Amino acid sequence: MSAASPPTGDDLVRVLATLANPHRLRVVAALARERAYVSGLARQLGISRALLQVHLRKLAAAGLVTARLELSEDGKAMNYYEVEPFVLTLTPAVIAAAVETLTVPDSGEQPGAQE
Amino acid sequence: MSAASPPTGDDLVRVLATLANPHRLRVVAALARERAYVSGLARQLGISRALLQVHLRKLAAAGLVTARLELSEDGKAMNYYEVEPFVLTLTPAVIAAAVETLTVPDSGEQPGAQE
DNA sequence: GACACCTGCTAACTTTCCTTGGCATGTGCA
DNA sequence: TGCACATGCCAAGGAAAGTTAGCAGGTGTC
Repeated sequence: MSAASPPTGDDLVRVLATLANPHRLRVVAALARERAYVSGLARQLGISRALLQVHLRKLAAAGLVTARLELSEDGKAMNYYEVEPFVLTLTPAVIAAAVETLTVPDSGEQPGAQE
Repeated sequence: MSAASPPTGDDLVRVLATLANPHRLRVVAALARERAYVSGLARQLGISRALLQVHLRKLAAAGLVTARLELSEDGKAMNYYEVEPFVLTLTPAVIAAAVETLTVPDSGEQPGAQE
């Protein structure tokens, strides 16, 4: 979802939950400037690799960043992340539309479900 | 923040965290159609009043909805909620700008803080 | 008075998220 | 061989969020 495509309810919740975190916002901001590999980005942000990796995984799961494995000149495997050029506009109307496709947590999973 | 004013980092996190919840999205969607009072809205959404009240409070704290206490014809106190016409556009660039004003959780609170 | 409707609050439980530390893998270079 | 760099994973504790149940108050009507 890199454009202003109307998000489904579940996708919207996932993206919002992913973005609702200072560390992950910093990661997106850093990658918006230029792509980076895990260890370097961890140093740049001043957080541990393990922590960064968890956040990167969530961002990737939400489709906000993508990973690309490359080999550096000296033969080391570098996992470069870059941000996805998403555009998400949030208004009450957009939310009302997305809610139509919200999955009920427990019962079923039919896309056309509503009450 | 009812317009596309550049959000501060902390505000952005707060709004995103508030919106990242199915119940709260449903509340916003319902209030986008028409304003409602607590008990009626709870019935409409099929959730308990206590639960709805918690979510309404969070939405109000984030500035997404507002409350207005009124008296019905038969003299009962009704707390009507209505949605705030917010417009929030999310892109990597917007996030990068917001991150500049992110508060560090522990150390200080200076806006110009960096590492 | 009993009932139905409205409002709010708190305590307590459950679940999820965040974070750290350690361990394992691989590479190239002195 | 040992060090420095890269990658990943898993377990465990602490913190925060979500949810329920129960309590309190108010009004008007039968």
